[in-house]
Amino acid sequence: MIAGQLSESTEMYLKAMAELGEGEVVSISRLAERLSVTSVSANEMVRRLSEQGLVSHLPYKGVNLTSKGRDVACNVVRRQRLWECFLYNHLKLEWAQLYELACSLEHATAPEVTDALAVFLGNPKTCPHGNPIPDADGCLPELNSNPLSTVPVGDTVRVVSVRATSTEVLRHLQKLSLLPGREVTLLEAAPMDGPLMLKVGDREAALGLLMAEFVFVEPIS
Amino acid sequence: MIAGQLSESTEMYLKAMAELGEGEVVSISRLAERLSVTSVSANEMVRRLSEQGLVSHLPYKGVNLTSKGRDVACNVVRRQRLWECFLYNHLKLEWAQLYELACSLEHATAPEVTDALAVFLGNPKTCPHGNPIPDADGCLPELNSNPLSTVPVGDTVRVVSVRATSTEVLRHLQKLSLLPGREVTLLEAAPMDGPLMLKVGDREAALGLLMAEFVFVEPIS
DNA sequence: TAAAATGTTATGGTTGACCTTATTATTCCT
DNA sequence: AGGAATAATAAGGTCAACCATAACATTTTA
Ligand SMILES: [Mn+2]
Ligand SMILES: [Mn+2]
Ligand SMILES: [Mn+2]
Ligand SMILES: [Mn+2]
Repeated sequence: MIAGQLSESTEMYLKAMAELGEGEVVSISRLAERLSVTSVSANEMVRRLSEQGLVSHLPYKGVNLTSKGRDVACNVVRRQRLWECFLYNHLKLEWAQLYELACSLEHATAPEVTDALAVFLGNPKTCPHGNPIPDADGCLPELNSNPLSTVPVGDTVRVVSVRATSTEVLRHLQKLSLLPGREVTLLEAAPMDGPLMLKVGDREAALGLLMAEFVFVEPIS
Repeated sequence: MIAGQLSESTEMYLKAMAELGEGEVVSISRLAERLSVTSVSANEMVRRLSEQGLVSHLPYKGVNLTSKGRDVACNVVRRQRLWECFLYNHLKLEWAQLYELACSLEHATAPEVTDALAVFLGNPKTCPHGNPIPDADGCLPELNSNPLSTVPVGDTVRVVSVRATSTEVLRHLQKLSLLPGREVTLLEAAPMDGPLMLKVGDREAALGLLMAEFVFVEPIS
């Protein structure tokens, strides 16, 4: 952790909130699940965060980043995604591992390093998963993409970004070639929340609904 | 901190021991001072470290890295110095800040990242301060250099490396051009532990004895 | 050899971030 | 409206890493 800064835990809570809901309120239980802590712990932490003015908590409704909290979160996301670019483009590390590897580095990165890294990388606009990189001040631009799980059967769409975080899930998506830029046709949605049958390139693939939530797509222009 | 690894604190204690004495015992008070903790805290921590088999403590004599502890320490030093190379050569960050900036990153660096970074940098042999970078397995090679404070008056020597860690001290050494590769002549050693008068390039410089401990030099071949 | 300096241990405390179990409050749904 | 599900609090605990103050042990040095 960089001197005089927020703790790693604090940064992770704020980042999780930014990743879970863009601006919307997030329930503490979703937060707890995402961070692998009990909901009691998440409640305690949210209290601390709101005492610091980083989040606002409406009991029984959910938590919300304050503008101060959103600034911090965007900054963490920026650091992470810049590191992902470096790890992928220059160190040639495994695509599926990038999130995890960068998730440690992000908390140990001083502002000087962040800025110099952005310059070194040529101020990239997105990370290797297709997610936008917030710029030095403001926050991330909104993309008009939707999860693959919401696409009607028969449509052909293009993968914009992948928002999974677990190396295991990312490895699986990679195996199915569900990578940014790919065209995908939704052939069938099996009943009872069964898997989506997809055509990716010239192969067919079956994708569980939960994983389909992570794959963001846009209509082909 | 990387999953399932030692804490940042543990790594810093081990690194401090490696930096303070190469193989020799180090007194707990020196350790405490270097890490800016009280000697009571350092004693407690040393107990924990020796329970983990990372150091051995001979009461009233000092602490010693075990071979397990030395392995860890070398690895931390390797990570740090590799990051220093990256921050200096690629991100063009300020020389005097490198130690501090890399000191955060070192604890957040997974083995995959360390290895790939070394390859990316072309397996450098030394950091920008002239200190050797341990290789992936073994430890650092011994250099035959001595602190500037031990050089006889009249000698001309070459700076091999600078072992200071504080940005402030490093900035000062940089201002005096006491950088690796530079030739230095010791003109005079003032009495009562007064400063050393040096000729560095075509300028004269006064250097306190304490800072002279950080500047390692070798005879000119 | 005795006093000074240095090193160690004992006690008791703090803080952040976790945990479990149990209870209470609110919201959602039938 | 009432029960189920969900959310929040309360109470008590753990663990790593720090702190201060005080007592005790050893080594150094005069
Ligand atoms: Mn992280
Ligand atoms: Mn990414
Ligand atoms: Mn460090
Ligand atoms: Mn260095």
